[in-house]
Amino acid sequence: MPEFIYNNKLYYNPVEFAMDRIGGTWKMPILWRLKDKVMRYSELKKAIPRITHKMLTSQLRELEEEGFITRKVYAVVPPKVEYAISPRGEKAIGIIEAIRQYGIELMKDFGVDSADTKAK
Amino acid sequence: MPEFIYNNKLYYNPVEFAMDRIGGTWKMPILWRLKDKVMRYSELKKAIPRITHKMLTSQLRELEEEGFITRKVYAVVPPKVEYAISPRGEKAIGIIEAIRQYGIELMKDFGVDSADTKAK
DNA sequence: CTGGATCCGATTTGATACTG
DNA sequence: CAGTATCAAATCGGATCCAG
Repeated sequence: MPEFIYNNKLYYNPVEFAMDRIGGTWKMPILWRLKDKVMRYSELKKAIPRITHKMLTSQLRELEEEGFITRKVYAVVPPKVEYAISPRGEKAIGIIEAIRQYGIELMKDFGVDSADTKAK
Repeated sequence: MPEFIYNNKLYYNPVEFAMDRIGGTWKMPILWRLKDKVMRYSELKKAIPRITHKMLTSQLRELEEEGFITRKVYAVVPPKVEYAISPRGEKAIGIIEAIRQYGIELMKDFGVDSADTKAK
């Protein structure tokens, strides 16, 4: 069993390390949306409607600090800030796609249908 | 963007659904250890030393309730309980392996080495 | 040996107000 | 438009005790 320290935190395996970088409720959805286009803060906010302002901001900060996305500020009024995926972020897209496929299979296995909500 | 309800919780995408099933700090490590062998509670506890009693039991319960593992109780004194991976759990092993590989790549990318701890 | 229950502190998240 | 700060609510996790 590997065991290592990163950023003052003790990790026990690579899975835990990876999930700490791109896991959580919002990071993968954010990266996924930046997959093939640059987006402004407000566009991301609209694209992920239920995320709160605080969570979107904090998750973007963390993704930026760890090099998965880049942040470009335009010196205009009102402010314009564009977020784009970085090479490191692009490497994450593959595993996100894999998890996504697994999730779809799992949903079938559980008999969950994405039409359920609309049906309500 | 798909959107559906499972177990009274609203999900926005398959990734979130999958991570709610097998995510968190301990579920993948548990499934991973049951990959190719049946294990007793105490064996799991030893194999994942830093997990607490409370977390191990609660995570085993959830994995069992959602069909990723099976639980077999022997009517003996003292009690003997064996946990084994189920077909649904076996399907999870593939994605865990993929995440593991990604995690290893990510660690290299970050310059993290599993020898760090031992070096200390 | 296995596991449930309780207490409690720590961490996370949401709502809201404020700023250039 | 984008972002920060603050407070409160909710969730999570660890330690501990009891039980068959």
